[in-house]
Amino acid sequence: MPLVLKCTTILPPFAVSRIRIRTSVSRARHLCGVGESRTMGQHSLMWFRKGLRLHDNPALHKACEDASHVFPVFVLDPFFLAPDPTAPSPGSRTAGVNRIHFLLQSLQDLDSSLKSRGSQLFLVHGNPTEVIPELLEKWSIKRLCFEHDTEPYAQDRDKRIKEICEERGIELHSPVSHTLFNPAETILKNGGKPPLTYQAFCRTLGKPPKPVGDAPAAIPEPSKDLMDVDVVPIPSLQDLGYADLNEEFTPFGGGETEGLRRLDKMLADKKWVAEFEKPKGNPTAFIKPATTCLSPYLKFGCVSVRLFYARLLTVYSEMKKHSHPPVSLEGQLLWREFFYTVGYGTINYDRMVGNPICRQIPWKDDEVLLSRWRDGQTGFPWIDAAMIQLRKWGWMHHLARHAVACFLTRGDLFVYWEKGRDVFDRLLVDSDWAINNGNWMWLSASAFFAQYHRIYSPITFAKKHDPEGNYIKHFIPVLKDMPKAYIYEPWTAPLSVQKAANCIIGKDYPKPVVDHAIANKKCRDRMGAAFALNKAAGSGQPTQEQVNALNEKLTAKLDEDSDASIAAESSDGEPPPSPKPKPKSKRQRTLTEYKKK
DNA sequence: GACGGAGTTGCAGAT
DNA sequence: GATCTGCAACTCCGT
Repeated sequence: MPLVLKCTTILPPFAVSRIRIRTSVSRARHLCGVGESRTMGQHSLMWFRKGLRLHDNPALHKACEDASHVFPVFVLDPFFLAPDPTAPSPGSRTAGVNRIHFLLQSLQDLDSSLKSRGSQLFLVHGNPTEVIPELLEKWSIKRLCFEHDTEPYAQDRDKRIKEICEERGIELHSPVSHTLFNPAETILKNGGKPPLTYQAFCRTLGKPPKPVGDAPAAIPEPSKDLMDVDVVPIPSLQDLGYADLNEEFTPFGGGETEGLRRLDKMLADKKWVAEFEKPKGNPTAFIKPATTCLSPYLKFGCVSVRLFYARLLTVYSEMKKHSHPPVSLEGQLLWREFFYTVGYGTINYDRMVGNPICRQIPWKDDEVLLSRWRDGQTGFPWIDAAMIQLRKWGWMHHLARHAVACFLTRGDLFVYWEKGRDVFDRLLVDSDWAINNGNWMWLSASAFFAQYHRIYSPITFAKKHDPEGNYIKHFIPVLKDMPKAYIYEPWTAPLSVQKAANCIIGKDYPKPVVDHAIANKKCRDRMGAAFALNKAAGSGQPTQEQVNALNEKLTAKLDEDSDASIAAESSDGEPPPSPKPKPKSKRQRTLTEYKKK
């Protein structure tokens, strides 16, 4: 009887025809030395989720160990893939089409690699907690293998699967291979709490495990005896219910093969690798981006982080000198580990309320400001160009992410960081739950980072790297003829210049959504008040009522006088407690004294 | 507990 | 062009 895999959600039926599996048992047995006597042996199910690769895949190795038949499976989970027509851009509720496209390409590549080893990828759709148990039964699976996943959704899902395996006596293997280190072990080493500074985190680390090896030469094929099954071919975007895309499309091709090719190419430039320092990167470089661009491949596990790390250290060993963490390439991989660890060990990590490491700040819930930012309509060309690159490519440089995140939150618009996080989470091909949330907390000065006076200018920051404004002109063609003197501040151009450039500000391109100088001052005042409130709450956090009260107070005052300093006006009622002025540091005193002389 | 140094990636102006 | 300094000020951590 054919296996019928129920689709429990709104995923449309695939338009393509189903394919009856026909593979060569004998070829695979020959390749891996599996004899006829083992055909009734152990059946393993290798469940791919992330870790879409054959190299350095300990779960796959375990699935193949002593197995007569291995069933490689990927579940098209509607939670991630069902089209959401109400979303502000094409995609599902949680993922934009660029990321879905990358995933489909990665699955295609995985399937090809499996086929070259006498196997193939089984694609099923539905809720994994319903589909996987059904497959376990249908295929008489004795061993289930999948890579450990620390994200909350995966934790809940996997907990249910583990319970089912225990009930049915199915052997389960779930090794850690998406990260260099096991977050749970790092937290234990740190006394039961995740380290909250990078240095503290690095002190807990030993040597990371080495990759388990290359892809298996052959993989025991799925049992022929149980093959009366219809499977779904790898769908296209259209098959999943998404419209054709006319816009500039992501430059990233998904899959292990492409990821390893990019890794090879990047590591071949040893000088670049050895000298890499993240803060020195150029966020406006788009023809040849200033980073590795390997993040999407790490996010989906097309490239093993352990392989990356090991090969990186090999390059370092061949060079006379190289950069070091936190700014080096090695440092970048360790930042990834840091956020994974904190994300794993922090309750409510992905929100402000109820998150013990997150400052409680009275952000604005302003849908108009949010949509202007999200749609690249702020009137600040650098910010808008970056947001348009994000929408079109599904990627932007790390420092561009900093600039736009700072602009949305503590820099200019004072909108909830969670709103910006959601936009990034949908649109980034490399969106990663732990890293994305961590960086948004960082950039909004909600956690990890406290120097809220350091604000990225939406005008001067990118100008240092790209005075001609080529990045802006590429992503905002309406500004292509704007002279470079005005390209970062087109609203300052005389009308005659705007006319000559065929771009009237307010008509062809929006006026700035805020006056940066005024908005920036307001934001700093608000942050100062919020920090004081958090500090006054001591080791705990201010209650939501306190945050709301502060929010009302700040809003009322700012409405009264947009130019006034909140701190200076706080004479009525109870002013927020202001921190005591600190004495000057030794260096400052010395300089002051020197100048007096 | 006080103090000082350090902290992945600010800006503007001076040297 | 690269580097330093002041700006005004935060938290964490080691001493």
